[in-house]
Amino acid sequence: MPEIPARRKRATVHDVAVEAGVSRGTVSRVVNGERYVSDEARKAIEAAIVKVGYVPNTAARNLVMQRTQAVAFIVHEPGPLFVEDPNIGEILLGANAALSDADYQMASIVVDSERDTERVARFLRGGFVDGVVMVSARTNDPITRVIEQLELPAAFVGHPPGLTAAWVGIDNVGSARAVTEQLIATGRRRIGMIAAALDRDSGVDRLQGFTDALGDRFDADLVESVPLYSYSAGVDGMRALLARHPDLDGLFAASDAVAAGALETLREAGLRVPEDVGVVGFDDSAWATRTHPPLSTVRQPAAGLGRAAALSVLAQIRGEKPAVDGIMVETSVVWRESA
Amino acid sequence: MPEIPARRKRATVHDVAVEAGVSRGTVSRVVNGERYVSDEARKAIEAAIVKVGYVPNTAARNLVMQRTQAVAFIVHEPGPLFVEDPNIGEILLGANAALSDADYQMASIVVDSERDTERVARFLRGGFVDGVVMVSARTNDPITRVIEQLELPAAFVGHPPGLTAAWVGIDNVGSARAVTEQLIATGRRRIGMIAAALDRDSGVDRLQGFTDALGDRFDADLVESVPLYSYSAGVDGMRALLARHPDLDGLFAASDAVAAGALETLREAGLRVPEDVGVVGFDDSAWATRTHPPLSTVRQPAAGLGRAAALSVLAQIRGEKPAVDGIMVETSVVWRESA
DNA sequence: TTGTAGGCGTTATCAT
DNA sequence: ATGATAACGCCTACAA
Repeated sequence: MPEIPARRKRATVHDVAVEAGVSRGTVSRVVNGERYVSDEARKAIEAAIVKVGYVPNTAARNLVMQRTQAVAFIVHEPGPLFVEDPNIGEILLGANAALSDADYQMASIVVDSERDTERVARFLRGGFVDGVVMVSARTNDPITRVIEQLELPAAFVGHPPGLTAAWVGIDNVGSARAVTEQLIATGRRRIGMIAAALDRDSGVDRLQGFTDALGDRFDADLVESVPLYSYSAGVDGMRALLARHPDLDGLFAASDAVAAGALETLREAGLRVPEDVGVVGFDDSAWATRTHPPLSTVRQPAAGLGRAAALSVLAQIRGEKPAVDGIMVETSVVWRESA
Repeated sequence: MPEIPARRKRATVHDVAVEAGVSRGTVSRVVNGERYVSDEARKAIEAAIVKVGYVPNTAARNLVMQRTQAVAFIVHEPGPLFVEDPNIGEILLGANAALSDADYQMASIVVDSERDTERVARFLRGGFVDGVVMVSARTNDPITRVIEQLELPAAFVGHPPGLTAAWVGIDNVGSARAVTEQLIATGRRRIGMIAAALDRDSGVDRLQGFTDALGDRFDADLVESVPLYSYSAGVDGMRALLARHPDLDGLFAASDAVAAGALETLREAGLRVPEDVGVVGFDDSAWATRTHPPLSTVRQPAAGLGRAAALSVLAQIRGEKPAVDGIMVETSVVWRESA
């Protein structure tokens, strides 16, 4: 362990009190803007604060107040996906805005390794934050367990299976059904799906919606499953699907990134979109308007999700009971040229 | 102000000591893995810890230790850009990995409003973290000032003009020159540039490199300046440039996102790439391989930047003097089909 | 090897 | 309106 040098000593309430010729208690009152302080004292203290360069110490304050005025935003995703998925960024910004309005600081933490997991769990236990917004939780994750065990105010984005906790999400089943139905309505006969992330509720639900929409006509062989909601997974998935069913004329991709990859494969295969095959995606992410042709897809209000999650956490911090049924944020289908 | 309910009381060192029948000092030693503890005591204490559910309180520990074992990763970007720019994500992951290895927790903070700025400054002053990695700093930003004033260990990604602090970056001038020279070598005669973010060192330097490469042949009218490194800025910039110079046959876009936008405009204008106009970008971001045709560009090792910045902060925390000259991370030109 | 006790910087409860 | 003084939970000499 290398030596860690002492930081320059910082002024404390005590120093200010001495400088201003008052007691620490009075200084504390001024710092926290309380009433019952004479103008005289206030002026002297304010001058002293500037003179000695006083700034409150958060650790000390947190210790005595038993709260930090901070909320963690934890995202548990493999690195590459984190970078690629624009939804996460939007959710983060939405949450940040809501917390900021409430004068809470948001600290986002990305969990990228086993090691991270343990350390984050420690931090949470240590009272690093007053609450947490969790994105893409694993059910049996130490972090999730710590949250449960501590009864730490928390909201999950996406439904963590087998966990009773507050969560916000979209109706993946209904949305997937809706967009598939619209695809069917364009007259397609052999519609396939590239399902993704079946280890997550969202992945499973989107597949369910697809199945529902097709009803009797559902054919499991027209579904190809890929591990991630990524571009390259879309490329691979489409290849596999096309190999089995060259006569495919419709496709529901589990996300826009997947759809973009699929589009690339279709182009390579010499198939035209939407003439030969109609394609729909999911998310209405940045991908949707940049593919050729632009994607018909499900608009997912990512910022709204972040916001809703943050508000739920704040409510819990205030002592309100969380709505464990989950909060559903509305989606809509946007129709462009890919189908 | 609504009432904030008290959290359930948590076990302390004292509780453990009582349970185990030893003193608080001994408990503390066990918790911190020190030597000179009898096996007997250790066993009793470990059992007691489990029994009473003890977890150390970070605030208390931070207070007495005068350090937090945490480093902030601060990104100061307008929201939309933050979402769109894959480099930021990569830098973040690189920094996170390095900090994680050193057993430091990284807390990333996005500054998205005036309000955020003030609050973050407060947090930093309060000793929320031991150091900070700063991405895309503003020179006259309260946050930057706090860092200077506190002499907080910090590393900036990108060179903050007029600030003497540790920083890591790439040689924007040289890289831009290199890629422009390669473009010239393909035989283009009228090469334009969409310059972006000229309020930042990176933007200015890339323009400088372009100017250097062209030498006598440089023509300021062939440069169009746009505010941000974004797709839509690329669309607009290309339109303006094309309006002035329909006979353009080469383009250096200040970033891949800008290049992608430019490509779109060129397509609309019925111009072929690379036949009619050769295009090069900068960053080798996710854009580069997804455009049609894929972009020739400058590879910027974003994760390496994050890593280098984090290591610099850690070194400073250990008391080492920062290298204020800046650390340059190597770039390379990758040649694809757009030029 | 272990216990004792002082202090980290605030806030909060009392008197005054 | 203000000043003592006791927490808050932990670490760490120092003493034993």
